[in-house]
Parts: sequence; C-alpha cells; structure tokens
Amino acid sequence: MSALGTAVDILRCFSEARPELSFAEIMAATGLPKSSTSRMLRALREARLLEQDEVTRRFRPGLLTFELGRLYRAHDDLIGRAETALKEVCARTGHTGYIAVLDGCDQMVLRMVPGSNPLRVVSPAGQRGSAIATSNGRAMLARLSDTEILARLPVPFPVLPRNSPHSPAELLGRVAEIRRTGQSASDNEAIEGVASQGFALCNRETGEMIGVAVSYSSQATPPEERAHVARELEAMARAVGSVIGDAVWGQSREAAR
Amino acid sequence: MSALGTAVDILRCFSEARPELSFAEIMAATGLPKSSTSRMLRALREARLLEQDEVTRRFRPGLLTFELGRLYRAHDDLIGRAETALKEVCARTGHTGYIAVLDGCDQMVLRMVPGSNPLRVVSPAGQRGSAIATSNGRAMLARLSDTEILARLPVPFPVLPRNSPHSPAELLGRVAEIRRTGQSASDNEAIEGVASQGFALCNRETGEMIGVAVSYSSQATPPEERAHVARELEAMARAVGSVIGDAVWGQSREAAR
DNA sequence: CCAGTCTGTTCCAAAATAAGGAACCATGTT
DNA sequence: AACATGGTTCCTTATTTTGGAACAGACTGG
Repeated sequence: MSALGTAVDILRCFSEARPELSFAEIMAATGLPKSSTSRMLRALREARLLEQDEVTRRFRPGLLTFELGRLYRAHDDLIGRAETALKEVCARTGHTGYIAVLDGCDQMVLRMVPGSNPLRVVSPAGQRGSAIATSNGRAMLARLSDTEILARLPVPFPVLPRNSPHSPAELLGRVAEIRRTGQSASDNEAIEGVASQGFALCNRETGEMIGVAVSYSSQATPPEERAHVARELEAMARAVGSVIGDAVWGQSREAAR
Repeated sequence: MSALGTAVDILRCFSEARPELSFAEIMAATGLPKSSTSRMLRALREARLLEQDEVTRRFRPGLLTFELGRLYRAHDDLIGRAETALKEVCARTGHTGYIAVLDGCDQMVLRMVPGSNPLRVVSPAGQRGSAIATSNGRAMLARLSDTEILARLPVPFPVLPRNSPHSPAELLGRVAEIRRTGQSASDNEAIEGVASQGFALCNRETGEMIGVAVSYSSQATPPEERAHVARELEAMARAVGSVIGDAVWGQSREAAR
C-alpha cells in the first residue's frame, strides 16, 4: 500500500452523504491505525486536499479539490455537445436531464439540466450511484463486453432496488436488450417514484463515454409522454452520435446491425 | 519530499490556464526525473486523481477531483449566507459579485453571482489570482497581522498590474487603510478596465474567512454608481457580519475602534 | 534502411519514507 | 482519581520511493 493509496483511501471516505468526517470516523472507515491516520490527515491538510473545521475538528475536502474539480472536463467536447442538445430536449419535454460517466460499476452525475415540469426530480451533479440501477448507467455498461461488465461487479452482487437487476445474469439480460435497441429505461429503481430513459454515447476516436438520461415522475407520466421522451432522446442520440462517430448512433440502425 | 507531496506538486501544475498537460510538460514543470514522473502519473491515474486522453496522451484532473470538489464547502453556512445576500446586492446594482477565499497570498473565487448589467465582468468560480491585486483579496489580507501578511508574500515580491501595490510596504499601507474603513477598492488592476469594491467577513467562532466583491466596468461606472455599490456592500457586510459575529462588521463601527 | 527524436516504461540498488505499537498529551466527564 | 475521546510523538523495522540507465515503441527525415 503506497502513501498515495492510503491518502486516496481517506479521500474516498467523503461523499455527498458524508461531506465531513471526524478523526475517529476516518479511522474506522479506513481501518488505519491511529498514528497513521493522524500523520496522513496532517499531510492531506497541509496539501490542501483536506481542511479541518477549527471548532468541530471535522475534516472535509480542501481547496485543492475545489480547484481541480472545477477543471474536470470543463471544456469537454462530447459533454458540451450533449449538454447543449439535452437542454433542448428538456426544454421541449419539461423533464430533468442528466449526463453521467461510468466509474467501475458506479455512475457519477456530471451535469444536471433542469426541466420546467413542476414535479421536479433533483439529483445534483456530483451524485454517485450504482450504474446497474439507472437507465443511463446500464446503457453505458451495455457498451462494454459481458466479460468487462462481470469484471466490474463487486462480490457479492450489490443489494439494489426491487426493479433493478438482482444478479449478474439478470443484468446481462437487460444489457443485451439495451444493445439491441440502443435505449434503456428504468422505473421505480434508483429513486422510488421516478422513471427514466437513457442512452450512452461513445466518442469513437477517444473512447470517451457518457450516459444521458431524462427522468420524470413514474406515476404522473403517461405512456404517450414517455413515447415522446423516447423519440426526443433517440433524435438527440443520433444528432450527437453522428458528430462524434458513435458506433451505435453514428449511422443508421440497420447498418449498425 | 513525500510521495504525497510529489503527487500534489503534479496536481498543482493544472490550472484554468493549463487544464491539460503532456508528460513532458509535467516533467518540466515539476523538475521530476522521467521515471519518477512516469510512475507517479500512473499512480495518480489509477487513483482517479488524473485521467488521460487516449488520443492526445495529455493528462487532466480526474473524476475523484470532480467528486471531492463538489463537496468543497457545498453547505457552508457563511458562504451560503453571503451568497444569498450578494444575490440581492447584484440584483439591485446590476453588477457581478464574487465570493473568494484566501490561499497563501492568492485568492480563489468560489462563487460568482451574475449581474444584469449588459457590460459583464466574467471571472468564473475556480479562478485563482493574486490577493494583492484584488479588492476582496486585500480585504482578507487586512484581517491578518502585518507579520502574517509578510510571511505569506513570495520572494521576490510578485510583478503586478500598475495600480496594484508594488512592494510589501505599499501593500501594508493599503491594508492599513482597509482596516480603518472595512472596505476595499481596486481599479484597473487584476483585469484592465475593471474596478471592484469588496470587504472581508470572518466567522468569529470558526475563524473561517471569505472575501466578497462586486466588479464593474471602470470606465462605464460613474462615481454616484460606485457610491451606491459601496452603500450596498456595507449594508450587506453589516447584515451578514452581525449574524456570524464578524469582528469588524458584527457591531457598530464606533465600538469596533 | 538507419539515425534521431519524442514519449514513455522498467530495472535495480540505495536512500528515504512510511508504518504500527506504545507512550504520551490535552480535555472533558463521572 | 479513573476513564473516555481525540489526538500526537517516538522509535525501530519494514516498505516504498527514488533516479539513472537501459529499454521500447512510434514517428520523421535523410
């Protein structure tokens, strides 16, 4: 275990759910001995990767993370194009859109595009969740081989919401269906009461991949509205996919098969 | 030099001006030998602190920085209060507002509040610059002792725009004036053609400090407009300052002296 | 084809750092 | 005083990190 690895183990303890942690919490979460924890926290603080509240003594991400995080794909061409197109989709449908990337078998929301619908799904940028339980997450997984997918799965298979896949085999079945149509849907999964449709985009040149989704209330969205969303997403996928050379969307569906 | 220190040296090479860097550029910027550079970049990539474009081979901040950066003071009470108040100031004055923190003798913009004025100053969140050359930067420095300020200055004193302080003595003189009034101004400094007014806020309990500023076109903003901005900022400083127990703004000016 | 350049990677022994347990410290509570 | 919590420092051992050298791959020009 390298010093950098230890540092990153600590950094990974912080999340939306736990943006601040105490000495003891970090020690428990990492399993590091007291002295190692103390030294490493001091080093991280001095490096500005963490900072410490003077009163509560709790640690939180530091200024350097803010600075670097701001730079993360700030001028990414694929994300820029997708975001522009998604804004139009969300303007027309009224629903909330998301752009995410895959990390292991998690997905991380990079961009959120608000819709105008009064019933609002809010899952802010920076939100991490299982890719297995979301439409765009599964769409991204569908771009990998079955072997690659299986290699990413944690053991044991994670406990997921009731409508999500509950085994590797079930996941692969879902993924096969997504590969056939290019589109992916979820209903009452990652967030109860919320449904979504999504697809993946992959830049042929760079291998960069993102997942795009539009979320809406499961109960309040009738089938014809869902069909509308599906058409909008397909049109968007084709428009952006043709520019970036996406293997699925960059040409006609017939030729892709 | 620790491994973490080396890693951070590399991370600090990235900036708004240089969001992506090649192997050779990182090597040159850090002075690290080739083999050290190669190993450390690999470790940073595996840790998701950096990622690498597959085509250009250039490195850039990775997903973990995005994730942690999102958490940075996301729910900070002082910043939240200041941002709410600043939004009202900017709505009333039409100009752009900023909230920044001090890092060494630099300042880092954390929040930008757009104004409605058609002539727009844009200095996005994540922007780093010398605190010596900005109104709110100097206001934050004014909250430190002269000794503390001098300890933060790089040697030699940095080359700064023409209206900025050009020596430690000149800076201390400016700072003394800010300490007297609580307010700080700049004109044609960090950005040519741009003027700003600012002040600092310091949470008595936690020691947390931020600098607030409103920027506007130097040429297009007459004195009565500037006076209006000054009054707005003073009112904001008092309102927020009294809540957080700021030493300067948390009570009347007479009692503070 | 060969040589040179650029972008890296790997090897290896020495140097440096990091590690963990134990002792210690400071503060607060019973 | 004893105990609990949040740490810090010491010290010896183990592990990691280091940098120069050798190597590798891709590309360009003669």
